[in-house]
Amino acid sequence: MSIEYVPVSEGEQEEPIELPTEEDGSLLLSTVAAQFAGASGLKYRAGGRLRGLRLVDERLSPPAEGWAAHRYWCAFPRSSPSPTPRPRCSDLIVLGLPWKTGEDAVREYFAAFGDLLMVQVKRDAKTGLSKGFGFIKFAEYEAQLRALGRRHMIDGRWCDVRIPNGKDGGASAHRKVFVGRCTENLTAEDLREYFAAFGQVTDVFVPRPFRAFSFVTFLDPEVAQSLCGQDHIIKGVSVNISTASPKRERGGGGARGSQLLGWGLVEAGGGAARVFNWAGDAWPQQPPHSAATPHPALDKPYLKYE
DNA sequence: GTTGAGCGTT
Repeated sequence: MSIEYVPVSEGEQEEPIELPTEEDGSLLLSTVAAQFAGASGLKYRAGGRLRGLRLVDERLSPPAEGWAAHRYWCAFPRSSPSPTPRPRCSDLIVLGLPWKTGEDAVREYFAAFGDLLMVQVKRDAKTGLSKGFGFIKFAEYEAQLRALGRRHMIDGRWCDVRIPNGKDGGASAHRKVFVGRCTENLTAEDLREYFAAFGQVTDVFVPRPFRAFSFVTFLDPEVAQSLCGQDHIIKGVSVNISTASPKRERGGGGARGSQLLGWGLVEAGGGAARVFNWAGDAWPQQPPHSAATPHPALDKPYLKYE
């Protein structure tokens, strides 16, 4: 038997593509799938009825009357009830809320990103004063993606939306990379813009004062992992990317005493001036909440900056 | 000058 060409289309209405048979007169399913990805068989119309082609060992057999008597189109697997289980929304933490901002304002702000299932502003149990952070949950994952993809100006302050620690099985470690050999002119915005080409960036951390490294967190852990070990040139600077090791798992003591900035540091005096010596970048590492806008309950002196 | 701020009374 010689090779002949069989007209096959994706659906009954579409334009056919002619596919070659094998020497034995069969048509390989792989030949069909090469043109129609995911096809699982072929069917045709015989009289008024639909008929399916016999398929054995990946070979489609012609109908008794031969290939030329019909034209054929593809059968596809019945789409499973949940073809691609969409990622589910998680609670999101909103950091850096102004003290005055309550649930209503948070809800009103984030409603622009999508329907909200939950809004919380965390408050001190005794005083009822805001702790400066809260939690939200969207109904749609797309809304969550939109909110994670940028920073947020709420009641006059830049706020960050992140996937909370502890949820997500602590997977944030796998979503984050350490960017070494940074120079001082590499801003958080530069990094976000550069790394966005590899996948959605959910967080950029650039220590202040300058420390020659940064952290970039991606939505997809595979993106983060794929970058590890590489050198990249950003704005002419060759940076090195490696895994972000958990905060505490690194030895050495040194300047570790100043971990708890914030209220306590204010009264520490000496080093404070340097600590608050940030520059106004586009992706500002905002001044510590308490120093920039003292909590109304704070009656202690705090360090002002200009 | 290569490892980070802050994380939920249920």
